[in-house]
Amino acid sequence: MAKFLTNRDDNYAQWYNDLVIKADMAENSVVRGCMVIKPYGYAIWEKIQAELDKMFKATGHVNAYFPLFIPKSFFSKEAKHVEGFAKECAVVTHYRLKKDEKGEGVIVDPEAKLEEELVVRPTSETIIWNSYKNWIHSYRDLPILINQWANVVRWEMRTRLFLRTAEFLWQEGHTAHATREEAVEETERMINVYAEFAEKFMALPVVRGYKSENERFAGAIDTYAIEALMQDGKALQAGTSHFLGQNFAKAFDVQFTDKTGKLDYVWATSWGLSTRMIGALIMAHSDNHGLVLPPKLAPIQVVIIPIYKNRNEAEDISKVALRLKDGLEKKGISVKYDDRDNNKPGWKFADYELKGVPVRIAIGPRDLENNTVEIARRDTLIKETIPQASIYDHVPGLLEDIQNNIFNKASEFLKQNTYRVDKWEEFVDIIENRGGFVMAHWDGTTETEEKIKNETKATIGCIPFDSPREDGKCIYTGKPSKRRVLFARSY
RNA sequence: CGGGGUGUAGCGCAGUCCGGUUAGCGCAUCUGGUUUGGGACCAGAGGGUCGCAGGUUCGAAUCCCGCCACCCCGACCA
Repeated sequence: MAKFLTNRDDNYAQWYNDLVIKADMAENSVVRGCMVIKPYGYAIWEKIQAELDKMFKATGHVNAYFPLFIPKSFFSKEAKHVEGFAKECAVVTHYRLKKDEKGEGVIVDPEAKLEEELVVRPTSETIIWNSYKNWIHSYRDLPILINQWANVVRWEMRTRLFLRTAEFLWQEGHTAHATREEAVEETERMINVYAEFAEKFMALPVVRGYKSENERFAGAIDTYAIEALMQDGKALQAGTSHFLGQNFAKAFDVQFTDKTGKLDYVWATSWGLSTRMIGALIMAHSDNHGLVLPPKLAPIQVVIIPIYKNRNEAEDISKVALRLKDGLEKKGISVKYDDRDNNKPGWKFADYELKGVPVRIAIGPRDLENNTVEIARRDTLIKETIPQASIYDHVPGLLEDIQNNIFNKASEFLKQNTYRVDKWEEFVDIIENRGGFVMAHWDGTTETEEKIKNETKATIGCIPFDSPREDGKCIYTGKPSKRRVLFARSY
């Protein structure tokens, strides 16, 4: 047991905070609400980027980059959008500093006030649609399928590393289409891309669904989301895809001539996934020993640790270790050989468990004698001794096995913690005492949703796509309902 | 923005109530040695504007006043 880590069952929130710091993924910056993503955490983000980017390209998207700064006036063009973001925008008002005549430091030069203030993007719909206006004239210019990798700023009051910070990294896709059907199809396609990514690469089972009107993106007609369940029973929204209708096209006057020569407004979507996913990754799989990373996103997939008594032994072991490393790398596996002499093997074992490295190989004098290695998997902590010659065949399968096992474990947890509930008392009991996803009937009104939220802190994560038509009564008001929705307390 | 808490070495803390030698401990760091199959040990060394700014006093980490920062819990959010 990692004694430097808060016990997960004693204090989940503290366990999470400890883990992020101790596994060396990120730290709080001197700038309030902002984080420093350290190399080990950033390496995970790079893996996420690489896989998602491939998936975006495979579905016909291209990358581009739009400015960090958005003229303030752009925000007032789409009424709902303004409402949604106004409260958390950082604003640039000046463009120059000067020496403080009275003191040592610098001050904002009052003479360098911007004519029009610039908003640091909380999301880029407005500035992108302002460009699209110039790019789109005819149906021949459509569709536009653009993604951008960027940072955004939302001035949050309470922040937590990866889960909610004032500045975060994400990708935002912004597409423009000739027809409503095509835009809806795109919205669906991308939520499916996110779901596939979550399940295949993050080993994170998700529920796909619609957001309630109340939880929708500001300015969207419809928002689709994937919801994941964390080990403490709370839900985490892991990615969203929005059907924006013609709202932004109208706000920015983006019209095109269709095949029949008629003018119409362009149909839009946007979709995003952020570094918050790293928080989900941590909270979904990790344990009291530390991180548990799915092999497909682990910066280091295999670590090799030598065990030796003296210099000669160390040299002999190094030869074997480096040979194994080389062989594994030729199979496309990322391997680290840790031959630092300032920590004992036991220390290293614990440290790589804390960092969630999927597979550990230890080589000592006994192994040298028998041509074996000790191989340990992070997910189950099971160790076995195998012949050196067999590791090239063994490790790829083992990594796959670990990836599947982590996913299956999370799936089982999701299944075990999803409840069908028809009585209000039971609803409250589960939300308050057990957590998890509660599938219950809802009368479809924002009013009821708000009341449930106020009484239990549970919100509608989503209305699952696969939630069947079913006559029932609203868990709260008893009014008729056609399908169950997913309730949970949420991050 | 409300409620609570904390600021002392890179990290974690003691000392503060009740002012008084040179501000201490653990971890980490550096040097030397012994070690190495689950977070090693011995010896030595370096490292501090005690959050900031005023005040009281012969004397302030300690008392008084003001400010700042951070953390936790609530209202808002990916």
